[in-house]
Amino acid sequence: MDFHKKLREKGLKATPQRLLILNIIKEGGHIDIEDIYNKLKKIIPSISIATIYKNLKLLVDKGIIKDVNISSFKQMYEVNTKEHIHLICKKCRKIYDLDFGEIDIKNFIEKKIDDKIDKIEINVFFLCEKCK
Amino acid sequence: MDFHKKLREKGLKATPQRLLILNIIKEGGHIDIEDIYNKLKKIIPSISIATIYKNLKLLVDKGIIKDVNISSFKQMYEVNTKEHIHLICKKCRKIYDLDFGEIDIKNFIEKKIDDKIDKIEINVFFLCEKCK
DNA sequence: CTTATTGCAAAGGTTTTGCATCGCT
DNA sequence: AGCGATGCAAAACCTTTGCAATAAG
Repeated sequence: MDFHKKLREKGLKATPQRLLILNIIKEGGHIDIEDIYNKLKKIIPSISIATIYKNLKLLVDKGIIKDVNISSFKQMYEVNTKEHIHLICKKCRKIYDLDFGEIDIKNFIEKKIDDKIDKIEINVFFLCEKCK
Repeated sequence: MDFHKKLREKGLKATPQRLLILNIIKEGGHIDIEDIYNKLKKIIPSISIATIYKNLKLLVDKGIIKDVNISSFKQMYEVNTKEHIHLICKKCRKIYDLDFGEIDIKNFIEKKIDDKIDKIEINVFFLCEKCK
């Protein structure tokens, strides 16, 4: 995952702030603005929250990251990889990713609605093994 | 859909404000706070936005309404009926509901993850007939 | 060197809170 | 009559904006 290259391909400058934001999101898996800001402040204490807001919006627009919307959670971000399902434990609130490849759900729904799907968001709430 | 009864069953008072909020959400299908406020102001000009915030939170807690989270949309609300899929036209942004009954998707995913699902949110982005 | 990006501070918007009053049951 | 709900105004919180200074390419 060469973020520097990815940014340049989209015509964006690869600033330290941007690269750090991307790495923090990647490490966090699913992370919200506040957590990104707190982690970044430890590395660049002068970082401005405005820089983070601006970058998150820009990175979503350029398709480098995705925003994650799950009811009862704050807005979160994830690095844009393959489409996947979010499995959310209703008890510990940990979020697990499950690849679409493993389950051909997009295809399944396309057949059902007899139309082409552009994008699909699936959030499944369950009780994870640890919490059982 | 007797909202008065539903509220009393949950131990809530059936105030005019509350009943109107519920009816506005029902009519709107999927509606955000701002739109609820504007519609309500025409009926009760003295309505306070705080009342709406308090009620929406309460009604979600009590399971009378559901919050709808779709990326790039504002937080919206809908009356809690059956579980369903949201089909969202990427062009006109109209939201269509599709019953789970019609497509046995919950079952499909439960089999795939070999576990029981509590709740599932599915948002599908497509191009509706009118926009084609 | 040029132009995008950053950090700051202020503005703008949204949501919550506390409290006195009101009204459903 | 009692207690929950409302409306108000202030506070708290969150996000955006404009701009001068900075740094990436």
